[in-house]
Amino acid sequence: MRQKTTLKSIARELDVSISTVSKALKNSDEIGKETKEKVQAFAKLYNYKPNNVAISLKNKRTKNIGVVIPDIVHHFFTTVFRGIEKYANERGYNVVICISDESYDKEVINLEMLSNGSVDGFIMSLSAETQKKNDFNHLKEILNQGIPIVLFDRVTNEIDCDKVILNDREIAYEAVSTFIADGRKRIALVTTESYFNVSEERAIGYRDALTANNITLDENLILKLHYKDFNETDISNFFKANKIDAVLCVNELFATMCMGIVQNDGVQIPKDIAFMGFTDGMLSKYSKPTLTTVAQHGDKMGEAAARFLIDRIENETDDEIPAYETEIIKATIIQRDSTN
Amino acid sequence: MRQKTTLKSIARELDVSISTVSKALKNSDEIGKETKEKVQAFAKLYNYKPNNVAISLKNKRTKNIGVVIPDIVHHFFTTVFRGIEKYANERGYNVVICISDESYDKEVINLEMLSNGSVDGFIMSLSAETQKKNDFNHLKEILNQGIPIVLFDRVTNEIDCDKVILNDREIAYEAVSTFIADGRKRIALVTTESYFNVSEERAIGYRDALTANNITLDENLILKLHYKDFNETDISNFFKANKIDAVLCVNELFATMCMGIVQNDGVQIPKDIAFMGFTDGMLSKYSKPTLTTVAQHGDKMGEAAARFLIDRIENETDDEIPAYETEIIKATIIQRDSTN
DNA sequence: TATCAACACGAAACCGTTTGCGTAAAGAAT
DNA sequence: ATTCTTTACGCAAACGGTTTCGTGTTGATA
Repeated sequence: MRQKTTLKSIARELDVSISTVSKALKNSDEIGKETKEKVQAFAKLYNYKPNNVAISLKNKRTKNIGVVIPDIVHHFFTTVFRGIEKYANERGYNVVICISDESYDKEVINLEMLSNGSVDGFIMSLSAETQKKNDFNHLKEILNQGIPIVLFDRVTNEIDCDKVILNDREIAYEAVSTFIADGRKRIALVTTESYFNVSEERAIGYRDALTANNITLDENLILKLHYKDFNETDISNFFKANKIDAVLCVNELFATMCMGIVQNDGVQIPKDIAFMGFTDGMLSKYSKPTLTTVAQHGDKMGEAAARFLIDRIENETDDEIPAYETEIIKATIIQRDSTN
Repeated sequence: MRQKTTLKSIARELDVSISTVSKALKNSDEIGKETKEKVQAFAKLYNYKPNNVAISLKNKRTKNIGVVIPDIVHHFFTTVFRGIEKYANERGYNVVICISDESYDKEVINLEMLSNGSVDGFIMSLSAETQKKNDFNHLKEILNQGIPIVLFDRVTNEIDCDKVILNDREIAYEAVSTFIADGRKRIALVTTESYFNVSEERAIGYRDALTANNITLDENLILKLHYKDFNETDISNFFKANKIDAVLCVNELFATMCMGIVQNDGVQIPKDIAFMGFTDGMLSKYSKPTLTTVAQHGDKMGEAAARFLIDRIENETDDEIPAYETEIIKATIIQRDSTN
């Protein structure tokens, strides 16, 4: 393998000092015209690129940001990531990504791996296990080391840092209100275990909307499913056991699955039951019928998170830390065929 | 913000030399028991972590690998990425990811950004534009600099490097043969523009299977769609204009979309027309009917690619380069309700 | 008592850059 | 002829580690 061209190798070949080469390449006017031209030509010829690792060491800045998310084969997280990557790149940052796989331990390991100077800060969404354990010491550790963190979507009040979230409660309220305006009254909620903060917020919006419209909450109309392991028979039974004319699901997977199951049981959508989901992904667009759903604008969330983080990285001073902010991204409902 | 603890700061506090601290933390037996304990305790107390950037500079190895893929909001690429990330992590590598967004220029920029010592090697799948332009000088540049590349899925013969691909041709052959065995004869192919090597391979498998079964190829039964912009009316017309009883689509999106369209036109699946797609993603599992599809085992591809790359990075010698290999991942057909 | 090995540690080079400062050479000013 | 400026460059420290080699101290041995 060929030797890398470095300042030193150029200096040796051209019989000048390393600093002269460095300055010449930066077009410093400390260096004579001829020398500059000579050096620049040589550098170009041998395709010199300043070693980024050395620069990072010198600057104590890597221009890398770490992203730790629970899952990557997941529409919402990929859209957020796309937003992060795009914005970060525009500002000259690279993105290192680690998947926690919904595991607390992996989340801890991931943070460990990158908090040794590999990245200048983190963007995270909490794993299911972390939310369940409600243990955030690993995040506190990082913050104590002076490394900034931005949380998005799956956040917690326990940690004081910049955050980007969706207006989950309001949009759920709006969704349920729409059902009611269409004359539907027996409105079900299909959600996950309540330790997911977003599900909980959506549930609150659901309850609030019912209350506001004088509909008594029927706990039987709330179905909690595990976020990945669920039983189709349970779902079928849920719909058979209760008179239901509208369903709000906290994600598009639940919605699509439920639609498939009730359709097999002869239910007409949206005539008999209307469905609405969260996450405007492939399933929503191509399910049958197509699904009315809440678009979370992941790209925007990602961009906002990256902006928060990079601003904070680049404004680091020895003075006090600027106050942390929370940006709320406004969701929108995309009307399709599963509602009228 | 608190000062980072470094070897130097520990040395200063404990009034020993930097090298003593370094050795003590590595449990070198050059250092006395008491000193070691003192240093280790101090380091633990102040949460010392060796600066990864400094180590990278010293070792001329970053333990980072760069992944450049065309898209991230994409089931197949995310599964591959998951495979890469998992395997790389097990071997102590971090993953920096760049999205080319199907653009040649971005692909070039991404490679530029990371080829300055930021990563030890690349795993890539070519962008649509790159495949169309058929220009791979940016890859050659990287290889010339002695940085290894592994290509997966969207590869090219122009570049000599390790590759991981699917047995596209054979599995397409098998898919079409299955149709024929079911008594179907008017078999359509819905594919992308032919500059995609994978689509081309699948098309060859399709043709070969027809030929092998004495079915004359009808070019009218081949529909080429742009990979992201397509017109539903065109698709509807295609199915109306031709008598078709089976369809092989090169991805699940095309398949799901076509199913939706023909169902709207009153076609029964799989009675009238059977459908098969590629990519065993969400759409396949939850479309109506569920889609028989070719599972590409992205995780396996990712793992294989990462293994190739890391082995090559860690075996770098001054001797000659070991011969490049191509690993072929075997696809499998997942039987669902869109075929009988 | 002189010699020597073992022990415990420090000095310094190195990885590749950047940058403040010192300085030799050359020309200008006195 | 002497002093002062420029000009054009080199030296060296610094970033945070690792590692080779050198060396002062100690106790044992001849």
